[in-house]
Amino acid sequence: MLLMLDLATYNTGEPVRLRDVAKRQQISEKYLEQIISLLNKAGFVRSIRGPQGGYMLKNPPEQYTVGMILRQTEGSLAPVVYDDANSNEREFVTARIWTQLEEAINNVVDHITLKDMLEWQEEQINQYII
Amino acid sequence: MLLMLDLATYNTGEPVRLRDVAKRQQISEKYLEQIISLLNKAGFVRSIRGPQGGYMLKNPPEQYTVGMILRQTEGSLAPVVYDDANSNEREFVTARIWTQLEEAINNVVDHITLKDMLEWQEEQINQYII
DNA sequence: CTGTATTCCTATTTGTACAGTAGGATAACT
DNA sequence: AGTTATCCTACTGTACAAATAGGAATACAG
Repeated sequence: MLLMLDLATYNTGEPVRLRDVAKRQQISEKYLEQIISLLNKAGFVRSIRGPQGGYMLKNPPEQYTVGMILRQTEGSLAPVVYDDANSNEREFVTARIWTQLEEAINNVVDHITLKDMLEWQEEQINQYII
Repeated sequence: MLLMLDLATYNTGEPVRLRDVAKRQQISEKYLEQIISLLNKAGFVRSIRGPQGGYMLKNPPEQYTVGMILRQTEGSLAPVVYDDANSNEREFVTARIWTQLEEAINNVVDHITLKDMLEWQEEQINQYII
């Protein structure tokens, strides 16, 4: 999440190196490699190898929802993965709760875009200027 | 959760033994002991020791929300525990997302009561009669 | 065409929260 | 007194995300 927000923040047309993201977000570069690999395979970013390489968002920030990103990087967003093989009388009632929760969660994350987050970041910075 | 639902289902005025709950819900009795201990300390159930002992709901099922129960048995319901000590510029934006998620989750679980779950259980049983 | 910077790939380790196990102490009913 | 159940606390197992590690592949720059 912080990775994509960082790419959105530095979305100037020039590729962004993971080393720089790692430094800014205080996350290990090696760990970022694994996250971005998922985002790359999902087609969310464009990668450029070699010197002056790095990553860029493929689309403008308003086209990425938090849900899209989290589903790639964290798998399903359900608090409990509902396993149909185990669907029996006993779990029917709890399954209904998990479904409602999943809907509520998706409803939140699918309505927040990277652009929203950029704006929040702006607000926060303005706070300090006062 | 299944434990409280079981107590609600067999809420006849007679105490319910953990051994029976364990058999019905296919959960180890020893594990149930630890869960019910939390619910007991929270004042949700009444315990009766010795032969013919067991547990009973202290209040009628409509007075227990899923949220109340889960908060006792699973701690905070937030997907990420927001640590004020780590609250810095970097995490401000993500914290805002977690807050929205937490609100959405609470809104779901605080509006489902054990009574609702009992009714769902009924519906499910009726399904098979047709 | 060679050196270097960067992404790319895969295997391993670590941390941690939840689930489950274990053994015995305490209380109360018959 | 003996049995049945709760009560208490410590330990073990497990699954998953977070993090680490080492090196292969690619492409730019000189």
